[in-house]
This record gives sequence, C-alpha cells and structure tokens, in this order.
Amino acid sequence: MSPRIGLDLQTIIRKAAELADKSGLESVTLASLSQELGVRSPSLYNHVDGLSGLKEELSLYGLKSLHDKLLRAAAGRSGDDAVFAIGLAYIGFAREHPGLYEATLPAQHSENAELIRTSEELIKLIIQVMQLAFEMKQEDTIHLVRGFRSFMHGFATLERSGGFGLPVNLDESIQVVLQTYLTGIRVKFQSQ
Amino acid sequence: MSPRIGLDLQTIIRKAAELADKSGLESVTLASLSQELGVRSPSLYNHVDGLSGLKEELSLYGLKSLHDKLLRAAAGRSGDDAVFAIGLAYIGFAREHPGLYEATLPAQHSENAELIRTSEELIKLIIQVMQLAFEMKQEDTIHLVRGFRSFMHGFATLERSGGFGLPVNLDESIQVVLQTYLTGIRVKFQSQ
DNA sequence: GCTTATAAACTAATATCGTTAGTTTTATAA
DNA sequence: TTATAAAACTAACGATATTAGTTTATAAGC
Repeated sequence: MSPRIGLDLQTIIRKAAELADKSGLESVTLASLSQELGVRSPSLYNHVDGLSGLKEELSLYGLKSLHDKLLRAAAGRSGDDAVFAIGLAYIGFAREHPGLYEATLPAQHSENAELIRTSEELIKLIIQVMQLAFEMKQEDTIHLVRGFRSFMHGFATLERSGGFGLPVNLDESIQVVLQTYLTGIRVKFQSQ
Repeated sequence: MSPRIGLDLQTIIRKAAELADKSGLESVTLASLSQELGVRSPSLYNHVDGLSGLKEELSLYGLKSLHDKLLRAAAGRSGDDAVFAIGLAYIGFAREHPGLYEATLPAQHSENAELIRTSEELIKLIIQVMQLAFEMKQEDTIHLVRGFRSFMHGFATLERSGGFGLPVNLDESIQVVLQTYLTGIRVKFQSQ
C-alpha cells in the first residue's frame, strides 16, 4: 500500500521556504510552488491542506529553524554574552531567511497545537537566558523579555522593509541599543 | 467639464481604512471595497491605480495619521515625558487602527515620493524628541531612535498577532521597558 | 435653456488564483 | 501476477484583478 513517491512534505516545505526567501512570502502560491516542483497545483493537496495549510507548515518549519539557531547561539554562554548571542542570531536568521522569518509571525493566534508549542519554546529559551543573566522577579523578567523580543522583531522587520534610511551602520545600532538596554536592566533591577 | 460626483479619493480611502481596521488589511480587496461603496470594482480605477495604488494611498493616509498623533502627543512635553508620550501614542495608534497601521509598513521601499517624504517626517519627529531629551552625538541619537522605533513597532506587531501569551499586564511592560531603556541611555551617554 | 464635452460609472471579457470532484496511474503488498 | 491505495492528473467553478469599450450624467459654453 504505497504509490508514487515523487513528492513529500519536506521537499515541498523546503522549496516553499526557498521561494519565500528569494521572492518574498507573498509570492508563495500553490501555482508558483507547484510549477517549481514540476507538478500540477491540485497535487499539492495530497500533502498539504491548501494554501493556509502550507503557510502553517512553513511557519512551523521557520519557528523550529529559528529556535534551533538561538539554542546553538546560547550554548556555552551566559550573562550579557548570551543575550547578545541570541540577539545577533535572531537578526541573522531574519536576514538570511527573510521570507521564512516572515512566515513565522502569525504563529500565535493559530489553532495548530504544534505551532503554539514551538512558539512557546522559543519564548521559554529567551526567558531562561534572561533569567540566568539577571536575577530578578519573574514578572520583571517577562516585561524585559517582551522588550527584547519586540526590539529584535521590530529591528528585523524595519531593516528588511528599508525603514532605516540614514547612512549609519546597522550592526552598530544593534550593539548600541542592546548595550543600552542591558545597562538599564543592571542599574534599574540590580543596583540595590 | 465635470461629471458624476459620486465617489472621491477621500471617501474611498476612509472606507478602505475602516474595512482594514474591522476585518484586517488582507480583506481589503477591490471587490470588497467596491461592494462596500455601492459601486462596481472597475469604477475604482477612475480614482486609484489598481489594488497596489489603493494600498499606497492607504499607507500614506496611515502614515499621516500616525505622524499627526505623535505630533500632538509631543506638543508641550519634553525629556522623558515626551518620549513616553510618543511611545504610548504610537502603541495607541496601532491598537486603534490595526489594519491602517499594518498598511503603513511597506512604506519605505516604495517609489512614491510623497510616501517616502511622509515616512521621513515621522523619523525626524522622533529624532527631534530624542535629541532634545538627551544631548548626545547625532550618530548615537540615530542608533537610539532605531532602538525606540524597533521596540514600538515590534511590540505593536507582536501584541496584535497574539505573541504575548503570558498573563502579565501589557501596558506595564511598555512602561518598564521604556523606563529601562531611558535609564540605560542616561547612564551610558550622560554620566560623564 | 439647449447643446456638448468630459469624466465617472458601467458591462463584457480575460487571465490567474485556490479549491473541489472525479479519473488515471503506479508502486507496493498480497 | 494481481489487487489496492495513495499520488498525480484533468476538468470545472468561483473569486479575484485588470483591460477595453460603452453608456451616462454633470457642468460649461453658447
């Protein structure tokens, strides 16, 4: 009980990610993807639940890849060093995989349980790094992790959309802002 | 030399913004919008250059509205107070007009001159507030404004997409993060 | 007040999507 | 060798944006 083994989910998702990174997420359609795979678009329904299903799979793949990258970046590091490492890894991922990164965004208000779980794991990782770097009340950690994520996501998005027009080095901005934020944390939450 | 005066650009844009805020930007189509306006979709081409032209007009309208809101918020305030005011105004705008705010994003790498100009004015306003609040090198101001904008945009986006799941107050997060950031700026750039 | 020019709104038609239904094909299990 | 089941296919439909060409209503000129 097994038929033609032409396509499988992994092949489809990889090609979709490649297409998203090359031409933008909005250019990933069942039509363009099926053509790229040498197949007719209805054939994709054997592997994926329509376009929305494809986007969910892509989101999941992106979140797992991002989580994996942050995990590797944080390994063996601690304190400011670890925070910087995951921050740069985050921006790096968004730069290397702009389309795939974009696909990860609407992950949260999905119904897909695995998507929600993977999304939560990403947060947990960041919380752990921050909690180990700075000992403070759990609630404060959550506030500050929200700030960290917001900065990372906002920077990645604005950078990609060309929002930073001025001729000032972008990597330096990341350094300065993160350093400033961490200085604020140290002064405000660990001075007494 | 003047024909039927049923529609005009302003009516179209306002309705499009209303639709975007109510049902999401992706639900703004020439079909849905024309139906909402009691007109056939090709009629819109008399006022707007297709769907992409409509989106550009919407983006421009959103940027102007946002700029206006920040300007009012900053009027009569200075220092930390002014920075907090525009920060809260920014988040407030994104909360009140989620669809319109979303439309403002791809403003930068557009070719539309007025769109670029309006986008630059928004930056200039934030730079002015920050520069008056903290006296420092111009280049540092730009780094820190990038951080401020990134945080605002990231927070607004993640909040809307349901990215902050944990049961911790969101407004408090804004307060804590901004305070921490401003503390860092003061210590790092104005201590000596 | 009548005519006319002009811009707005229309109808008709096309191409491209996503999607569904039903058919054909082929690799594997029996 | 045969039967089964999953994959890939064709055909068709509805919705979309868009273009071309037609009709219509308003305002300007006489």
